[in-house]
Amino acid sequence: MALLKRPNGTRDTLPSETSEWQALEGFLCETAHINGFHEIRIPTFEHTDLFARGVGETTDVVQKEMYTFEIGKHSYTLRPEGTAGVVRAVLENGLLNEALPLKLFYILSCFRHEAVQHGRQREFHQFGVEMAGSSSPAADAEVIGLANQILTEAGVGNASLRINSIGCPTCRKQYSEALRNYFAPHTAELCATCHDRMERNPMRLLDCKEAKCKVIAKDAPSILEYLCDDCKAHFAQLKHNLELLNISYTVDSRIVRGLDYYTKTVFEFIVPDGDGELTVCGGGRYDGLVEELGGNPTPALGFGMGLERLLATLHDQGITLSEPDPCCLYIVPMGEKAADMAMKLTNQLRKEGSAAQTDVMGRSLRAQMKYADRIGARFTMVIGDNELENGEAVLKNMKTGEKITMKLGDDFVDRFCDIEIADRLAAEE
RNA sequence: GUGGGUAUAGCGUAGCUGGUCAAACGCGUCAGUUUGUGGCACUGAAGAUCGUCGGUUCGAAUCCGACUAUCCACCCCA
Repeated sequence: MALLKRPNGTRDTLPSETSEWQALEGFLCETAHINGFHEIRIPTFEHTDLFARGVGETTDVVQKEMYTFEIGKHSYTLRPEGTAGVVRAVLENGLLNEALPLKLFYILSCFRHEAVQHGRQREFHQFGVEMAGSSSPAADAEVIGLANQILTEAGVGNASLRINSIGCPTCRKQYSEALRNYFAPHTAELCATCHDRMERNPMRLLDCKEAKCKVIAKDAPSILEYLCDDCKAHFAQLKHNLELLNISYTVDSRIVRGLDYYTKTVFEFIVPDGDGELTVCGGGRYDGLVEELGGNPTPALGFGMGLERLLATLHDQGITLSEPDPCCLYIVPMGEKAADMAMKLTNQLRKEGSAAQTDVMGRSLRAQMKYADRIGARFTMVIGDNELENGEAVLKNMKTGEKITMKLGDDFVDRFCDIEIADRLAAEE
């Protein structure tokens, strides 16, 4: 029978990798908490309508990348991102009635059916935060500041922040009109996708990678010239706040973001990747989304951070977050009586929280020592007839080769734990 | 979705002008080098229908086609 393989674009996280994920997730939770964000967990799938309305009908994500399935009369979709579901949960559970601003974070997997390649999977993991209730640029700065803190403290030394404002519905409408007017004379030269963009979302015209379109887009008007007074002031204040926080940034008026719900501030953190660059974190303000999903008008903002991309970036820089914890004591029994003793001792050690192991393969002493070395056991101890008779055994430090004679009495476990802790401390220095 | 590259044991590779290839090498795994201490070395073993299906041929890992997977570019995004 042929081996079944995992679906394209998914990944197995192996035992050698999970400790790093655990470390990363722990670090993210802790940093979020320090910043006053609390975790929320939401379903893996939602009603399809939620994403159609929340993410936007015109987006690529909704139009061609969603995992949608029908059960009975209902249509469900695996979440392609976190924000829509979180906002839905906030409204459904009345969280906006609690002290504002509401500050939430999440770690979850997202699903998008798109072409798989480097830095892009069909199931991937995101850390994200959402903050609701504040329309102040101070909130924008706080959210961007959190992303910045995470990247910096994780050790990403080469991330750069780009910000832009895409205005509110009022100024965006005017800007879209201006763009259409600008591109209209060039319609014939534009690529097919851009014709589509003219209709649906003119701001994407700026983002086209076609050489021809790029040339035309180069001199297109900038959104920043079309911002209304309110949006202009908001953006100016955000820049001031970022400077206050000592966060360097560049303004990039071509940042558009692929999800329809953004208003005013949009931003992304970018890291070099081969010849190009990769967005490791993207987000912005979405003042219209809560109302769009049926709540009272409430300003909000957030970001999503791609965890696979973040880990890959760290690895590129030679950073490993955590190594798996090895076995601390491997007990080598010789003979049946010794095996009984080893099993009991191992069990006692484990009850005290010590990662002890012993033979379950019936191996020779030599083979057991090899195995202990292979799994990185820090100590080994041989128990045979002599030891059972004398009530003493030799504890061997596998790294230094140092040997300590230990009494096998009731307090063995306690004494071993002391030695193990001392060894661990010595290793750290 | 469009275009291109790749596809050989758990991993990394060699072989690819078709016939000593019922496939080799390194790492890893297992056993052993005389039942009392691992790393090194040595010996041996297990493990591959050469991605899948079909075609050309007396004969295909080797040539051709389709499919699938994977990588890259575009699109888009975390």
